[in-house]
Amino acid sequence: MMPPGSLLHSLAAPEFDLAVTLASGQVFHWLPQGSGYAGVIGQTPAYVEQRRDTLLTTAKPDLIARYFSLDHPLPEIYRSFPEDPAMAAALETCRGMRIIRQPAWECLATFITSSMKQVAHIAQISHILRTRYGQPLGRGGPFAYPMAARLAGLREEDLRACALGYRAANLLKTARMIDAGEVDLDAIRSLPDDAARAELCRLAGVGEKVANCVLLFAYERVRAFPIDVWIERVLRENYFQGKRKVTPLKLRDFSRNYFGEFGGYAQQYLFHHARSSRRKK
DNA sequence: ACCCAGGGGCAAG
DNA sequence: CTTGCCCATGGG
Repeated sequence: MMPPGSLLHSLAAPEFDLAVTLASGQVFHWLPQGSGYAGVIGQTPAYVEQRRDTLLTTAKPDLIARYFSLDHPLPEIYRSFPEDPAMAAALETCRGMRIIRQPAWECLATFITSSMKQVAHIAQISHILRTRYGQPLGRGGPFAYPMAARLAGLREEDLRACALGYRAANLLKTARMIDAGEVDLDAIRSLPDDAARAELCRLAGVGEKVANCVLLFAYERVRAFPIDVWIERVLRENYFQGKRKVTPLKLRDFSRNYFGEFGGYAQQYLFHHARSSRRKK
């Protein structure tokens, strides 16, 4: 797509690890290219490459800095983490990982299609949706994520043909609700966390886990703590060892109280550490 | 509060 | 070639 032979902008990116950030299961559409990665930010194709504390990119530096949340106070965030062995190990693995600021619809739709799916398959679904229904951003790609209005006009079988399975009905229903203005993704931005979560949960295929992912990855709610099977395992093994009757409610309450004001960051570090260390075995 | 359908790729056996 | 496992939700 974007040969890094031409002019590359550069920007300072201290306390940042591009590779870890892109591998942490927040986004699924960036591909290794040359010495960096090629992807799309909203409607903008981008190539990004890291050299120590500097990023080289084809996109505008401001766009890159915002997307990768280079303004988040990482040292302060680390100081807010509870001091325990699990957090220490996660920090060791993931230092420099940042929460990406994703476009709300793209994030919402992607996580609706992610339920009970492995990362590889989520990436595959996203790719099919982009190439088939997204706007081409250059000659022969890349592609933007398809807009809600575009998906709203499809039939369920069209989406099933993109390997969505039972998720097709949910994505279609949600796309139509968004397109009809039944739920306003922009208005959610100004709601408090709990109200925003409740509003997201009105959408088809959106429960507490997906809603928390969207709050964390698209609405800058860095306290939101999505609990999936990986994180549930991490919590049980590290903080509830030997205890019986650890209900989902107990896990939720614990995660809200224990991890503090940057709980979402703590979650993402624990999540990625658990995944990367178990995959090696 | 549990129980289970649902869809399909991928890794392990 | 099978089987088990996946960043869940929603309805019973």
